Amino acid sequence: MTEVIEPAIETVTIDVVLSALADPVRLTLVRALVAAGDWTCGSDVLKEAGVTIGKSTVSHHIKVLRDAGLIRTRVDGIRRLVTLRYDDVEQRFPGLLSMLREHASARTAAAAPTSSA
Amino acid sequence: MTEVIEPAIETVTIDVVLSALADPVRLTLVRALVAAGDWTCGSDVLKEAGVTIGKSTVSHHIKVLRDAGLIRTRVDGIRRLVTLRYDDVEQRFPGLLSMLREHASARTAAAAPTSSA
DNA sequence: CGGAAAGTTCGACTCTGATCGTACTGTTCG
DNA sequence: CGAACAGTACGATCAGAGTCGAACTTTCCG
Repeated sequence: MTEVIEPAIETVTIDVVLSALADPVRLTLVRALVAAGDWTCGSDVLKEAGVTIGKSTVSHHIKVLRDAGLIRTRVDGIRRLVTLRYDDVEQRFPGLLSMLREHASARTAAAAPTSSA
Repeated sequence: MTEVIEPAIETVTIDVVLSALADPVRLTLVRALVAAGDWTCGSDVLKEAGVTIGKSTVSHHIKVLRDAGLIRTRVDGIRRLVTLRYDDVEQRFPGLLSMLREHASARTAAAAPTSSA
């Protein structure tokens, strides 16, 4: 098989999506995928983002995001690539991904110009 | 005092907002406030929604939502009323509240017409 | 004043969820 | 074939969040 099962976008509920995005690691991953916009290796993305967790934990988070209907997994030889289900998510939750893209992480990106005070 | 402190909307991060909305009780409350659109008693709203929890727990959830910048609390005599910070939230996270309004609860509203297939 | 009602605060309990380590599966390549 | 690598599956552990109950605060009214 070269594809991994994923839920139909109509069956995805906002409750599950919000729970999936409530975790800092998963939020970092989704944000990176929004920026990447193409098939990417989840482990590498997190590594580059400074998130150092075990590979079983990475697998767990990717599964949560996939079950939430946010990402898609493809088998590429020895590794697995992930990408956002951009059109699907945009169709069911318009503006959600734009929101994530525009609001850079509050934890990692401390260089945000919030110092207006 | 007749007002309760709340964070400036510019200081509100999407991380905190997502975490706040990830709880079913809080999501129910916010959805009810979106529907109400006016000052409402949080305890009553939850009671009507079929959520039966202790009053200290209600107080806790309201505090989380208030700290997340989503709701506002006003003292009205012996009780306290809450309302959505509609304009503020809409300004900082456009489309978020519309998203919550259009996607009825997956847990409580099982009568949603998802059977289009 | 004194009781009632609504909400907050605090401490304690519980339970979900994130994390890790190990074992296992599947793929590539020497 | 067999070693190495990427990822999954499973079980165990641990921290954090939701929940409750009791005590306290504040307000209203008899």
